[in-house]
Amino acid sequence: MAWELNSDRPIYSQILEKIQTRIICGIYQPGERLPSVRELAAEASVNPNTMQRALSELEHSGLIITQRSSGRMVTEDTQMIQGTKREIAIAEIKAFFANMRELGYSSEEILQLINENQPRSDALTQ
Amino acid sequence: MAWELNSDRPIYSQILEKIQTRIICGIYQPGERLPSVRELAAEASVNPNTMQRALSELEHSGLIITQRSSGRMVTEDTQMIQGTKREIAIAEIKAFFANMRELGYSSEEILQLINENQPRSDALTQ
DNA sequence: AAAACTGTATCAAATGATTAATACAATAAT
DNA sequence: ATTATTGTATTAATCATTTGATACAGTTTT
Repeated sequence: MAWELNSDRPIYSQILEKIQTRIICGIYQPGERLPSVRELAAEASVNPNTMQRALSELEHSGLIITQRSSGRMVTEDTQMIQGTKREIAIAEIKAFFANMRELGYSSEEILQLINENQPRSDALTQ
Repeated sequence: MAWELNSDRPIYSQILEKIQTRIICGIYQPGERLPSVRELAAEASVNPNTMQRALSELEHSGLIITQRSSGRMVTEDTQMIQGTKREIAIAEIKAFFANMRELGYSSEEILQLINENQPRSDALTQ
């Protein structure tokens, strides 16, 4: 359980991404209030300071808004959320193909490997 | 230039992967002697101790072999190299799809996004 | 034989991440 | 009004990573 945090990357950075993902995939809805720093820290089994750092860094992106002493809210700007979702997805795709090419695979080989290893994509052919 | 090392992950770990990739994609050929610790450290603009750590950890995988005071060689076991290549590729694919699903994309949507964002894969359809 | 080069080991110092223990001011709940 | 809860700030301690400066015992090279 907990939050599946690795030790091979700064924890605050992993937490940031987790929360970002929860917003993007709708676990935290637009306009909804986030759990408090202390609650989230407890949930993730992490020091409040670490959670605080993750949240305040995430705030720079505009996805969450802080009301000084009444808590944090998810932005109501659904366009921004969807935009961020797409940005991350595209970055993910580019990084994936870059990594695979660096390993020495051609585009065709990559697609073939996907076909062989992705259950539902068996309809794909080059 | 240099080796494009980030500060968001331990450097020795990034170096390890870089060298592994060079072996897998054939920049360092099977049986070929690797540059010395000090040479590699200089090339990566990194402390020799850090490079030493990366190399000795990489050695556990069996991809490189150390001859105590005459240097390091890439293994001649091409099957092992190809096997490692495929293992890494498959892990890469699984991680990619897991990340995309966590963002909220279905398999079909992922494939569509790939089509839209990967230059040479425009022949693909679901 | 001498010099240069191998991997390896060790010690100290600097830095960043993380935890821990508090504290404070502003708001919400009672 | 009082209490509890908010985000935030501060300070110290701990830990892993990284650098730096050496040193040593074997191989090659000359």
